[in-house]
Amino acid sequence: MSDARTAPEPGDFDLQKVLEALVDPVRRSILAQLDAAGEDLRCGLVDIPVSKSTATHHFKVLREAGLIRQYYVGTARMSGLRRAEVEEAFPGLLDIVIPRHATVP
Amino acid sequence: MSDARTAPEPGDFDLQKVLEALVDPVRRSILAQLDAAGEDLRCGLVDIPVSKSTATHHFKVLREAGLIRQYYVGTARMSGLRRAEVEEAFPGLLDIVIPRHATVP
DNA sequence: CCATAAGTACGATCGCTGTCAAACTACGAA
DNA sequence: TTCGTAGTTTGACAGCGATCGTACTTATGG
Repeated sequence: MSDARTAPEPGDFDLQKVLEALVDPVRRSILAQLDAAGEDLRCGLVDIPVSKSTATHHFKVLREAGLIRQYYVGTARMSGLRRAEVEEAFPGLLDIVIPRHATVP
Repeated sequence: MSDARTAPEPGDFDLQKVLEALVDPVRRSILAQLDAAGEDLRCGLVDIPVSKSTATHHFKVLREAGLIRQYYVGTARMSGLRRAEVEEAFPGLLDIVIPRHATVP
């Protein structure tokens, strides 16, 4: 289920998995960056202080929780926030969990 | 800080601590039961499948995250959901995280 | 005053998860 | 074809957190 190349099926969110995904600050940072970008990003363009393999792990957790979608473009792995789907399943959650107004001067 | 007998200071919620508190199903169950009760409960009246010492631990985590208040009445330790404060800090979060339509037996 | 009840504190255990390095695969360019 | 880039897989390891039993504290009731 939820193969590396497929986006997760919409609608079947598991609250437990979602919370487990959100509890890690690195993963919330990924979500925040995807959100701020406004478009899908290559993994490599997301700035997180961990190794490549750890990054792969975090993206996998987010994908399996249904929070992001992923697909390949050549050798690049694109990731995008599933904002609408998440918002529908858990209204308000993203606003709580993602630091958006953090206008760092 | 946040002594065993005092309720946590209002307003200073730490998102990380809140999420860590919410990620455990036992703790979400506690919140759900406090919410359903509509009034403060003795620890002993909250039904969770763990030992007394583990229960104490869970209540402590919830209190330090600011999600519940606790105080003594004789030897009984009363706990109550800080619904208003949590709702103000994280609008919608409790509705997402607490199974309310689930008629918990 | 003593016994019981309600929680707390303290170690100890144990599984899970975040982490990394190294080896591997897949694609694109030269 | 060969090389380099992008990401995955696979093990291994370390630390954290959920759990428990036992001992302790404190208040209520007889």
